[in-house]
Amino acid sequence: MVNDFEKRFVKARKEYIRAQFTHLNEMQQQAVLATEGPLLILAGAGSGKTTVLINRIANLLRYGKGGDSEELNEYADAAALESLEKGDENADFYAALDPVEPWRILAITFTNKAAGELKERLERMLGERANDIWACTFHSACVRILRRDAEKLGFSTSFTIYDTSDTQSLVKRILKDMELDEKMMPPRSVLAEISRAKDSRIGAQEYLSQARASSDFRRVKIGEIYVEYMRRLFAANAMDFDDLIFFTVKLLEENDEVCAYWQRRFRYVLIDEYQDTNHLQYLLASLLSGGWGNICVVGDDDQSIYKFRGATIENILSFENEFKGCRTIRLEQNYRSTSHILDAANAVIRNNIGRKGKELWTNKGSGDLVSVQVADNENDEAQYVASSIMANYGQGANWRDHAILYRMNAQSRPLENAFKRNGIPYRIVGGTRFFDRAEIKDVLSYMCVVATPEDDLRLTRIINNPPRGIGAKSIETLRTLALENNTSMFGIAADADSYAELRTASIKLRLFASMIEELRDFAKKNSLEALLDEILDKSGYLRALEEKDNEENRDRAENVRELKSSIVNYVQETGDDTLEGYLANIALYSDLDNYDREADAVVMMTMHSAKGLEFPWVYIVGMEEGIFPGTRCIGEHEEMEEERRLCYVALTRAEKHLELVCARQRMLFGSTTANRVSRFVDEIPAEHVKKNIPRGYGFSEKPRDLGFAYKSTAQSRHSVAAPSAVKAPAPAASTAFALGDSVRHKAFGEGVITKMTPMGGDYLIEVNFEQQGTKKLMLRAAAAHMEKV
DNA sequence: CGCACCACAATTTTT
DNA sequence: TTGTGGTGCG
Repeated sequence: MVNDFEKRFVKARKEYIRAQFTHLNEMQQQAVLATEGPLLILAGAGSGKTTVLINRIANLLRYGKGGDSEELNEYADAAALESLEKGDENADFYAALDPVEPWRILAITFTNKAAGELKERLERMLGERANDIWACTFHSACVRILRRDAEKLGFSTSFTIYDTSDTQSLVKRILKDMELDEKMMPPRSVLAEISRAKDSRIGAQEYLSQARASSDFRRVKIGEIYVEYMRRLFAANAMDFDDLIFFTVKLLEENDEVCAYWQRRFRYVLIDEYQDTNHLQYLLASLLSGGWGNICVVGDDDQSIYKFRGATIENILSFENEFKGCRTIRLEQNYRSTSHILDAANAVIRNNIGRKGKELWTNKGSGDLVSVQVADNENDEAQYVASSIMANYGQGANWRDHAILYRMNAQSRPLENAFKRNGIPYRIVGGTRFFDRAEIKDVLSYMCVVATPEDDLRLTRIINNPPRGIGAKSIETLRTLALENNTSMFGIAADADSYAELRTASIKLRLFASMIEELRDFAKKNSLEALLDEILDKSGYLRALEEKDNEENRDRAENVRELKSSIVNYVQETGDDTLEGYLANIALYSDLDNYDREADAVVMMTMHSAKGLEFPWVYIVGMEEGIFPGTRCIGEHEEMEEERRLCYVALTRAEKHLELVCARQRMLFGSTTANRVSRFVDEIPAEHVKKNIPRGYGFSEKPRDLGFAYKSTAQSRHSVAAPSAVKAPAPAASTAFALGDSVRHKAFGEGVITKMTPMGGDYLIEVNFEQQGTKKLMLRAAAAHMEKV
């Protein structure tokens, strides 16, 4: 039975600690202070969850469980109580109860970028100590755990990581060797099936036996591929993304002392974006937090948009059942958007059934209406967005305050063209990663082979690149021999003389093998940077690029140089100069990590990539049935709900202005379609919308016969912005503006036309602006925003 | 062996 | 529309 003093002390302590977080709202404070036991934070979009996470960690470091415990510490006497009640300079000391060492905190996020931001904000708030907090992704946490004990799983601690394109090629290779048709067994779906199996913790052998028992031919084949896939990965001392988690779980479950070590270590485990975790990640989380039982997850079921990748909303929905004594806190106040935008988003997501239910609110005021705009075609759409952004820029907005979101990467091209011809700086996030470019993959493959010569996949990529006279035939023979002798292709190549089948190629093979051996020696004694130079030189890769001098190869050489600065950068930032460290880092790197929010440029990306970001102006393009929602989701209830969540995510990116744009007619993948306006637009109540839709194009209305009206796109191409003077073909355009004209541009200010070059029925002009410097513009587009002075 | 040409298919993808 | 992979020729 606690006495009055104890009660009073605990109350004073809790109040004192709470008082340190009054800059947060009531719910946020609760989330920060509920440190002990399982906690589920349902955090709506823009509800300040990162702020909560950071303050929560700060609270843990400063006061430990002081704010959430009935226990007293050893100094709890009358003087301490008085100090707490007054809140004097000693109160901090008395309020602390088991303050946590930073290295006992594990904060898991989904992207490197989110992890980086978390670290940065923690460091700003807590200083040096923040560096010892493990703020990382699931995957990088697993790499760190596995680097210590991979040997217990039979891997070497210098294991490498296969990224998506590596695993694709590996499966393709296996399909070929097993004489299976890629049409019947698309590598993508095979990999998806393997991934699903791993998520359910079904190993290759087990999967195969199950498949055989079910006597489903397709599953048996996939099982055989799975077994072979794992065998080859293991032989190459490599893991794929799922393996990192799969094997970490295995390691922890099968090795009590290892498990105990990590469980003892991590007193507090925090997981962000919990709605995007899969089953395996849930298991890992519960294993790691199993020692102290302090697991805090933050998520939003309405923002779950990666179900197609195995994420399961179940993890959130059943969290309260899985973790007994769990507390749940909802963060529903939104600090990001004005209320028309927020109400629009709320209205759309309300159409989903099977969600926890949550209504965001704001006290920011109503702000602008959501604008809906219909363009004639995809080029008009792009030009409309470009014109609108230029108008904003002309009124003092920054380029970087604008984001354009679309459903798929293929939609970026017309936008890119429009931005180019209007001279608007832009950047595209997503698409092909820098590290996925062929030349980068080549050079990295050299590095991988130097690290692990047994890696047949990477070896195959480079053994005849640049050409060394080792042809497809020799490579096949190598592969067969390696299989027969139960060794790697490198092993055979190094010992090529011993095999009669290789007589013609043996010299070249041994030359290649000894080059790799020399590079391995070199790697042991030199820095990463030096190793890269040595590889480029000794392999002749760079020389081959330079010998055939064309634009493409110059680009490639440039990229290779960029790779070098990436290495220098990595070594500088992490202090790690090891080959395997760098290679792992690269595999876990995404294009989003490249996105620099400071650079003043309009940014375009898919709605998926936009998750977690926010912008004053957001344009969502392609708001059409068949695009968004996509054809594949129409009629599929579950998928439509995921699509709607994606829409919710997209809408809630906007802070002040939100524009939804669609086109009556769109050319995509080479063919033209006429789509109705997206149902999501119709789901927004009229009072939040400023519509500019001609009659006959609403989702609920029948599509109108387009007839000949929109056949001639050339006529209407620039009709949104261009005045009639420039609608005429090129010669007429030259009459409106001429070389040497002084002009005033809506966005760029005053300038002089310094150059005019005819180009495809239009003119490429160069204008020397007083403020912005020289810009290259297409005359037709520019004329709409320019006048002579 | 390397290159040129043609058919083919093509959501979304934090790791 | 673009990128990829397979085939056939020099």
